[in-house]
Amino acid sequence: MEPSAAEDDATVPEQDHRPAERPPTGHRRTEPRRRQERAILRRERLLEAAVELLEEGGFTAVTHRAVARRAGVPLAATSYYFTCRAALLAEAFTLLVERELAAIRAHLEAVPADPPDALAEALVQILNHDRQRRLGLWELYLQAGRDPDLQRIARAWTDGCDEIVSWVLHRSGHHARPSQVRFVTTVLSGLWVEGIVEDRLDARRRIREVLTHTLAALRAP
Amino acid sequence: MEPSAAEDDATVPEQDHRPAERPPTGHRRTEPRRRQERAILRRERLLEAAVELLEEGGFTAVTHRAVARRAGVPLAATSYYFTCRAALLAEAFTLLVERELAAIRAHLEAVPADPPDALAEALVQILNHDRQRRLGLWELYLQAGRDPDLQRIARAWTDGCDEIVSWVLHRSGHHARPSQVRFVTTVLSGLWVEGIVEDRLDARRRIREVLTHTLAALRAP
Amino acid sequence: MEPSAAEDDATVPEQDHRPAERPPTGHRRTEPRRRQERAILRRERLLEAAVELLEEGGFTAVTHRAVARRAGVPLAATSYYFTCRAALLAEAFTLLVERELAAIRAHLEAVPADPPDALAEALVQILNHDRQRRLGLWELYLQAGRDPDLQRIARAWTDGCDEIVSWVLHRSGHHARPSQVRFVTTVLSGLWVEGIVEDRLDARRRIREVLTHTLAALRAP
Amino acid sequence: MEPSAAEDDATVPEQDHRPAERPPTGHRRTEPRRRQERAILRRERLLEAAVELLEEGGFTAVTHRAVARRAGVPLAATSYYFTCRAALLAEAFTLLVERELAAIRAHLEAVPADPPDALAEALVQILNHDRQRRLGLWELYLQAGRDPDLQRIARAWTDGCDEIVSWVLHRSGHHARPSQVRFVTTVLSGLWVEGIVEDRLDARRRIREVLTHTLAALRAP
DNA sequence: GATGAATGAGACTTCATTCAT
DNA sequence: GATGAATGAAGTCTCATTCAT
Repeated sequence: MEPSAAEDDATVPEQDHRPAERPPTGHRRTEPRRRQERAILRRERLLEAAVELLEEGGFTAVTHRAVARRAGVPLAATSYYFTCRAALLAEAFTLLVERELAAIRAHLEAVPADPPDALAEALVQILNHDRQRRLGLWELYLQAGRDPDLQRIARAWTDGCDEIVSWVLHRSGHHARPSQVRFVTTVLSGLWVEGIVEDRLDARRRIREVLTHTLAALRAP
Repeated sequence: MEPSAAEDDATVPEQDHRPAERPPTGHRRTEPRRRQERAILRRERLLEAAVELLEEGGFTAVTHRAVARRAGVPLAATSYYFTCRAALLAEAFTLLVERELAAIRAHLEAVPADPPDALAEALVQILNHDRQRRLGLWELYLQAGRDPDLQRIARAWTDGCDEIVSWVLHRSGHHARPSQVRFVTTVLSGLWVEGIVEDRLDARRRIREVLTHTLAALRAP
Repeated sequence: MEPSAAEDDATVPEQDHRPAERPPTGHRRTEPRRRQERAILRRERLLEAAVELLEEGGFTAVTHRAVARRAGVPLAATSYYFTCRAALLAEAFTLLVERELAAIRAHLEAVPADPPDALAEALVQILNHDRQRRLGLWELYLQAGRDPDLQRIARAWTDGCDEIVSWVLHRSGHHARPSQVRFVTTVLSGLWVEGIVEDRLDARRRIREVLTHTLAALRAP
Repeated sequence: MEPSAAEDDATVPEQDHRPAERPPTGHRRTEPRRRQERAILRRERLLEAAVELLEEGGFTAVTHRAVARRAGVPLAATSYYFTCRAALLAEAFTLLVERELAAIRAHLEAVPADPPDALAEALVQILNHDRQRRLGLWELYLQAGRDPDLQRIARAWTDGCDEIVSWVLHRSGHHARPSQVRFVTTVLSGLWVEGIVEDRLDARRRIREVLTHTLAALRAP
């Protein structure tokens, strides 16, 4: 295969066809906006591709080449839209965190606050759902231990979790102090990372047990 | 190529010194052991180098080249002693887990069981100590999520932690059920990974708070 | 690394000479074609180098390094223009087959059809000419026995030979049935491979004898 | 896996056990012979392994490592029993040629001479049988084009074929002249190499057709 | 005699990034 | 603005062969 067959399919047509397709009104104004739109779209597509690859193959799978191919974009575009690989990863991490937090919030909003059992079940589902995505998220999270830029985002993740925990506890009538919120988030982190990595058969039971003890701690004086 | 100069420095001396060290009885029998010893030593040196690099630069820093250079050994030696990079990493992971568990055990054995405050302080120290090493350990731990070979070792890590937790609790008079042990280990995992990655200023206070809540849970009915 | 000096010698001149050659009309349009041309040229040079090496040293001599060095191109260029070594070899095989068939056709067209002796002499020359090139061709031909991609090309070679044989026979007044054409091609294959490999002193006589018997078979009822 | 696990299984026991197992008669004479026997056996085993690998994976698959592993022998033994890879291949070629010729002879001896159709069928079977082995044989045959040592053996192969052809023709009442024998052998070579490489569906029919024409040539004046 | 240890050379391939156009 | 071309650096791994024991 030629080195860049896939990329050509995606890009060359756009370039060559557009001048001819332009509406005869001759609005020059619309052209730049078009371009800008395309640029934004491309950026998003690249980011999306990076996230996908991260989830599928982990940190090392996110290469310029792979991202470009996945996004259907010429190789050099990755360097054009992102200053370097690290920047791309940082944005991907941000996106991943945002999505994850939103997904969790949405999941919990759909669950009634009253029966604690329903909450437990919801958490089990959250913690067990889509192992690949979590792997990617946690891989970047850990990478943040070596990279100050990522660390900022890692903290945003933890803070977001705190916020959600706080809201859930409040909704259930618990007037949780910050340290209690932190405690719960920490427990969840532990559960998460263990669950993702070890992939044990009795994962569900383990989660439930830990949650039971956690709630017991919250009720303690 | 480039490392050829360095490796000679490391190996030739051993070879040259030996004749002088040989006992005058002239037992030829001891000779084969020498070679074998040197080989074992080399293997260990390579492993050590891999562990160091892992701690310093993370997963991707453990390359054949880097390991060989660090160990003062020709490049091809890495492939001679370890069938592939993955095998090297797996052994490094095992070593890291063993050491870490041993270090924690040693640390805790030196702490009196009675005053819970002393225990808390010990944990703070364990969790805060040698951030680099932990980063390496947890990076491999997470990598186990994608690699079944590593997963086995990851579980050994968690199981080892369970064992230590169980012993500590028992020593303190807690008759902890397995699920409680698991709970504590999970909390510690959460603390660990958060602490390593986020590197917050108030880490010590956070750890103490979480431990307080954890102990409260254990005392709860 | 080492070839970096050589490749500059090969490429920089082209770049530097061009500005002088550019037509004074100053058409920017021509520029992109320049680059593309250079790329095509490079590809051809690489292929040419591969063919040469194949002829000289056989299958195993066609390495990325050797090809790059021979073509006066950086090592990575071989991977840029050909996805893998197999692809390079496949293209080299194709090229070799095409050239060989063309050369044979040209050779035979220059020979009068009438005196059968002239034809025999032409065949002797074809079969004896440029032993190295044939060695490369037949080595790849045989390799096709293990590689389906090459097999396609191997058949093209045989089919091309059939076609030529058919044309020659027709030109000489023989109305050869397909099975007869195949027979002749097979005989030629046998002659070829034997002649190339064994390199006997009486090669010429052997070829003539076999051809005599072959023609006898064609005249048989 | 450790670099030499397989080899140890095969060799260490032999070395260590023998002194204890030696019969008490104390015949020192038998020991050297034992050793020699073992050496011969090993040599054969290595050769056998080389032949197998050649058939399975072709020329490039015959590496010291692969041969040693296949033979269940320490890596260095390959260099100990054969001066170099080329020597090993040369012997393998010889062995392959001998076996092949013997197999063909055996096959043809079992076929009645009279009905020409039976002979044709036998040839079809010979030419179609065990494609892998033939590939290895012909690969070495072609390699002989570049290696004078192998060329000697290649000629032995052709001469052996001549001999067989001569015998078969004679048995069938044909009083074939040498040039006719050579013609037939050449045709067979062509058939062989084409058949092995191209692996076409109508191979059987093609072979039969070519044989028909070949026999026609022999009957011609 | 036999072999584990060792290694320089080199295999193929990928990568991030730059640059001229 | 976008991108094909380009490449130095480095990646993992295999190989034939030597040598000390």
